[in-house]
Amino acid sequence: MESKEISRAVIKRLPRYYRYLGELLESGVERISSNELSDRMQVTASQIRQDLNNFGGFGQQGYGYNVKHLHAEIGKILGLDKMYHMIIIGAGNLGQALANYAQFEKWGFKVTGIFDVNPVLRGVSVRNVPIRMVEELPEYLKENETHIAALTLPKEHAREMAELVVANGVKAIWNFAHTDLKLPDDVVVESVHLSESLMQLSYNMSNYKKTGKNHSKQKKSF
Amino acid sequence: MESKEISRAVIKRLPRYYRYLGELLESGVERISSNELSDRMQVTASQIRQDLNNFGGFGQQGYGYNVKHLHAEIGKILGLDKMYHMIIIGAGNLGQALANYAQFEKWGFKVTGIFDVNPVLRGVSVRNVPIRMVEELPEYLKENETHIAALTLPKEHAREMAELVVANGVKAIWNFAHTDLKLPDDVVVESVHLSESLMQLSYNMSNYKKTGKNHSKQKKSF
DNA sequence: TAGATTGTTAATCGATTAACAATC
DNA sequence: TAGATTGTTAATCGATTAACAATC
Repeated sequence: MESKEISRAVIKRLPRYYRYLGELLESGVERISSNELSDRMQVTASQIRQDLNNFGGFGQQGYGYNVKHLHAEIGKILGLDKMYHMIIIGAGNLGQALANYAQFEKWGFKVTGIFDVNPVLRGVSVRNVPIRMVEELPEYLKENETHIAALTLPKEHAREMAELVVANGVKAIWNFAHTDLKLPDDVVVESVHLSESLMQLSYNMSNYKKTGKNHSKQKKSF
Repeated sequence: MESKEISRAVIKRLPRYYRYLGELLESGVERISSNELSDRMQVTASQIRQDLNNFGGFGQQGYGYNVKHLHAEIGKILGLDKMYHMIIIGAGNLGQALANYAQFEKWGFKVTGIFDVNPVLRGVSVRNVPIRMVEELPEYLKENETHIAALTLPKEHAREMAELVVANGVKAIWNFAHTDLKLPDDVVVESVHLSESLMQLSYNMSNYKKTGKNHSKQKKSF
């Protein structure tokens, strides 16, 4: 079961498959071929089949893929069939944006705590989760099983907070601070660097002007 | 000048180089070799040299790279030497988080307008930029040069708003909505899909448990 | 059965790493 | 000059695409 290494490139595409399949499911489509999906998603049919086969034969010759089944299977691969408890450290706009994003819970990520250093925020609630002070964090973590910590705070404090939650048993960090974290090998880290995304956009703007080639795009536009 | 195609993989790494060089600059380091940088960034020295050489010889044999010069050059490549006007459509927590992020201006991205549909927000200001109603958007765009539109609104309205701003001359979209946009070829699009990032994290959590291999990481931890 | 479409192997393409001559 | 380190070519590795036999 756990033999062949799955490449990171494949994993990066799974959430997008999941999203498209979810939409197909909602619009009542029952089955889809790699070719049809290829058209919609602007990736090759070959890649779709290759990607999916990393995890086993989800399709059926002559028929295609059952949308509902495939959607569920990809969900499982991504771990969306589990429920994770997530705390948010930094209750600024970004932290509150995450706390307010109801969809996360649908995918199995429940915001169970929000922390900040600003005493003005003490007791304020976001979607029924009260904002607590970071001093309470170690104790909180001892009493409440916590799987993920989202760091939505200035980069100056990111490292320290990461180390604190890791010292208290958290094994996954969703990092929004503008810095790279070095953490023990049993801690998984996923970073969202907004500034890097914006710089990418900026590069593509200049580059399109210079070359007339738009590298920000999937194959065709409309 | 515009001969050789630069691969997307290279471009994706540039903002990270830029960040590290900025930090070195701040801490007063004058020169750095690809080997030293390799150690800090956990990428191979070979890749660093290969990447930089796509844009011309920034280094000097026997010396290495001048930090200040290299930082400035990468900045230019990324278009950070220009000033762009950015509007934000959707003044929820995420939109306000972007509007409040002062650093963007340092890199040449100035928030010049914020728009929402909620009349309660009319006239509220974020960092001295008043929130306007989306009805005013077409007129606003006619009068105010706007380079980038950030879409921080529910996916149901993303497409419509994207088309509206594009119809009014905007050539770059920073998309935070949970959907793919299909726009004309002269419009560059950069998307930030937070849910996909979270699913990646989730995958890596399950995967580490199963295999003991942490694919979320650069080479070594600490 | 015949037609459709997958699963999978082989071919191609692209990106990374290694190695070393050029040169400061 | 000798030592260091780049720029660049060649080798390796990995990911994508093409092709087609297997099979529903």
